[in-house]
Amino acid sequence: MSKANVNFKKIAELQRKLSKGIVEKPLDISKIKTIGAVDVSYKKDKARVAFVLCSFPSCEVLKTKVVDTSVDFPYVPTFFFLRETRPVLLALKGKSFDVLLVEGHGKAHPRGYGLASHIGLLLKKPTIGVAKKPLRGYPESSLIKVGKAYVSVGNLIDLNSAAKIVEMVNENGYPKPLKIADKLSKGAENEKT
DNA sequence: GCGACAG
DNA sequence: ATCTTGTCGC
Repeated sequence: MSKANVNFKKIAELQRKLSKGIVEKPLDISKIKTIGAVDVSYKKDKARVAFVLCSFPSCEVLKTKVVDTSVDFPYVPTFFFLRETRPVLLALKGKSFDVLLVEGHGKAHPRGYGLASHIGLLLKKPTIGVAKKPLRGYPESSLIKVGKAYVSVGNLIDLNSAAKIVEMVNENGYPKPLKIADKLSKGAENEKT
């Protein structure tokens, strides 16, 4: 896959279509026992993906995984999922969690379909989009700021539940699981289950 | 060159 | 995200 071979117009259409499949509903927080987080770091054309599983709401690290892979697509704003979906799924393979924090937006996207939503639809699991900056042109009321994090619905959750969960694992303005995943993706050497 | 949007 | 010196602010 290369940028030149992609019809962004078509991909944009696909995003609008897939966004209709996002299931937005309250998530029973009292039933959440584990929360996962994924983040990716880059070095030239190589990506290092980190997955972290934490207890909830205590937020103790239960498991971590770091995997290296290649990236085949450049970063294009609002088409971020084309770049990170494969690497992220690779790291999540075989893993389980009650809810997942994804570094990137969910519905807070011009076409209502960011990376967090895509991962959530593919895995059919509750996902929450968490980003450091908002994207221009996101739907009104699709975003809520928790500390320094911009939170939005990925899939199988609603904005209130998502915000509440992020608040519960907040650490100095950003969700702790993602901080750990970020650090691991940049530092750790390799896989560890 | 100008403007500039997730990572 | 990543590349990077010095500088500002708590």
